[in-house]
Amino acid sequence: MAEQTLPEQIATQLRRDILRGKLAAGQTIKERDNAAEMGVSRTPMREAIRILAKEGLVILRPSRSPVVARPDFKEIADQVAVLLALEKLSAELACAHATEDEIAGLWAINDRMADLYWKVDALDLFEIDMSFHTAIAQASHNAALAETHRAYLARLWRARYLSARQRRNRERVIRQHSDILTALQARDRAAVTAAIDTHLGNLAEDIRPVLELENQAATAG
Amino acid sequence: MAEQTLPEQIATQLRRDILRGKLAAGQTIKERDNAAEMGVSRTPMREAIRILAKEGLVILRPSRSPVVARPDFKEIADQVAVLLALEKLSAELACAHATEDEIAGLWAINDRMADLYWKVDALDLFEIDMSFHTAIAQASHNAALAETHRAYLARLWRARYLSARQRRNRERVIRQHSDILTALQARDRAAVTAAIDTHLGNLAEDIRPVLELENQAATAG
DNA sequence: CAACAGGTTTTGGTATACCAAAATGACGGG
DNA sequence: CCCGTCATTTTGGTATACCAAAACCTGTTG
Repeated sequence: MAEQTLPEQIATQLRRDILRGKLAAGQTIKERDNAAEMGVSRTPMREAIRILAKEGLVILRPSRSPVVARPDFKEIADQVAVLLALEKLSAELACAHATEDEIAGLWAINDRMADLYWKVDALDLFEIDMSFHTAIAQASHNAALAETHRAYLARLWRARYLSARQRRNRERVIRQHSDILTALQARDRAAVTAAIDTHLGNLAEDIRPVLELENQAATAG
Repeated sequence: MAEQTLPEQIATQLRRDILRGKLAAGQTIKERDNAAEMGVSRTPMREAIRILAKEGLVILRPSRSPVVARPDFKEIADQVAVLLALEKLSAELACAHATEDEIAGLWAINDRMADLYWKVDALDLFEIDMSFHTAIAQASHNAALAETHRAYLARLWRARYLSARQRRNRERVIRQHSDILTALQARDRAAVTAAIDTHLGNLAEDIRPVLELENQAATAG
């Protein structure tokens, strides 16, 4: 069974709850209550909350209950800007260091995504998209970079999920991924950077309307 | 009195111990013993260790004592590469968003550093250098970027400290900082990026000899 | 009726006790 | 004399009990 540690399991569970909206933005997470509800004690629950705090999904306040983060658009846009820089660096390094196998793996992911686009749950599709970007970071052969990149993807998880749920424009996403891979395969740093710019440049704007809609509803309620 | 939380105080103490070499690389940190030694219980000690783990100063192993990290050169170089990208992005954004006050503040830090270069302890000087780079990240007005940049500076703390302790070449450091600020003040993104490239390009190579020396001694002993 | 004071309750922070897995060492057999 | 196995011990993981500060509610008073 699950071979990850208990705090990680709890964190995964909470993350999904937040993502799905079961835990609404702004809501407090009382460690006592939540621990009891999940049938664990406060210690691992506490650690799980710290993990999510590190990912930016919850906010820690001194001597107060942690709350589910409700990032505004600027915060998201800022994070996207960093993600963009990290992914461009990843791709540039991947141009130098990626093996042919790794590039083949990336094509496979993209094919799989094209295939399953309309067939699977939005969350599953989203996981595939995530694995595509993670694989690029991995191909940089820079562990620190891959790790930080992963952290940013996690941080932007909710926002990207909200955007991806719309699932418009299959062709655009697949083509943009293909463009990135073509440039990467040609080991063309300038082209790969440009392709990523195009792809993620959309991201912030894709996120904006759905995010603002949600925040509006939340503050009104 | 110290107004930070107990785990943070412990983390600060441990961090200094590691930095100063009181806790040698590769050494285990037994949470029970260390907690007793510092007169606190295991719970906050545990959390402190997680903080340092996040900073990369200690390595967590499942069901094993955490150990003080002993990064090899590639790890450091990889981290420097990310730091470089983050700092270039910071400077580019600072070109667009930094206030005149912030730029003036940066000049003040550089002046102060030039003034105190030979007068203060290596660790203090190092703190000043750190504040210079942190201030640039701050001037980007991108909170996520500043935070991640800070994390990388912390992660590279030990390596940079070992390098900075040599304290060679005051003129080079001060001039390179000045070059960065001049370009920033002119809001010249290309120039500022190039200046940072020059400055931090040295970093990895500066670190290499002292780091390899230390690792050699450790594995031999 | 409003505002403030005091007490009660809620909640995160810390200490400690218990448990299970892994390392270590001793003893016995080959 | 060496290797394997089993008991012991060490150590991190988890649960729980205790504490102090902050929030909240209530009752009284101006």
